[in-house]
Amino acid sequence: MSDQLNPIHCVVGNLQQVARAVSRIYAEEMRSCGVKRSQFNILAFLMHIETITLSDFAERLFMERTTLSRNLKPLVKQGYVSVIISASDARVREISLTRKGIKKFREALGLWRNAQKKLLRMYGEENWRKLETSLHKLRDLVA
Amino acid sequence: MSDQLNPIHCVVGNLQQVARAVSRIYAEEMRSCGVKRSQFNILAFLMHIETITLSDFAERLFMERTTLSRNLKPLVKQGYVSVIISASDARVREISLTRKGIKKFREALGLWRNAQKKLLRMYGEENWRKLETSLHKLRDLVA
DNA sequence: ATTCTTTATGTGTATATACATCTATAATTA
DNA sequence: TAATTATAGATGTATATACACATAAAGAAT
Repeated sequence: MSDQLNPIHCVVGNLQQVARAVSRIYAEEMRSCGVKRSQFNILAFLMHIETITLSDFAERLFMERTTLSRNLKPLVKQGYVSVIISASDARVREISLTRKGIKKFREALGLWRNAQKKLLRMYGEENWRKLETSLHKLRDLVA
Repeated sequence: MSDQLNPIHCVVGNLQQVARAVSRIYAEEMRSCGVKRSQFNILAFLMHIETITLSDFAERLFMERTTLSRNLKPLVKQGYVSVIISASDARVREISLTRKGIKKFREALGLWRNAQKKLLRMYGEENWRKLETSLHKLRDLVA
């Protein structure tokens, strides 16, 4: 235990550090595309769902509600995402993809896949499969 | 391969998502402390080094130089870190901890350890050891 | 010595992150 | 129904992140 109580072994510190390092691969590939990797993530999620409320969406992304609210702004501004007041409850915001957003997602998908392929080739598909499983276990423990 | 080319398996997306989830544990524990977890990370690094240039420091953290430059600002403002122009080369900034910074680090260390212990208990020390090794492999591949 | 190039850093801009607090609306209760 | 409470979201503030571009200093080439 004692060794792992040295700050160099900080769980979140290591996660963020590796995320920063890996992030460059995706950013580089998607530079020309008009949506950033994290924005693409939002579009990708909305692709397989009709509509979702802001709070539910934030929960699924393990993201602060207010953070998501702000992250949606550039996507709404560019017309990729629509945020409308729910008909049944005026407090609720229904988030969904626009047609333009669907188109943009399909366009960005190829570039994202290039980056993902590059990483999978480097790290190995099976290694990533295992790592992803471990990450999800960790995530679900703290959630 | 094809399954892993679905955006839900995005390497960086998963890393960031889990980082957000885990981050709460540390933020909660360190709320009262005056330095944030990511700032603590900077102090912790500087604890075991006399002085380091901005560029070298950024590289070690796998962080953009300009990002680190800005992340240092609140620490300098609070008097925990000193940034001085190198005597031998006026372009270079030498980063080091102040006495106040060392004191603050020692103060924050206990709180950080509480969070780290909590996580290690939940996830298991051996599991984290393995996960950390996998993360470093991934990081070093893309670096 | 002057010009050119390289290197180290800072600034402008935009997005990502989250906590504290405020507002609006719905639901509950007196 | 009016007052209270609970819920969904927005806003203020602060930090984190990184790219494009600007600046300044050192080194190289003429």
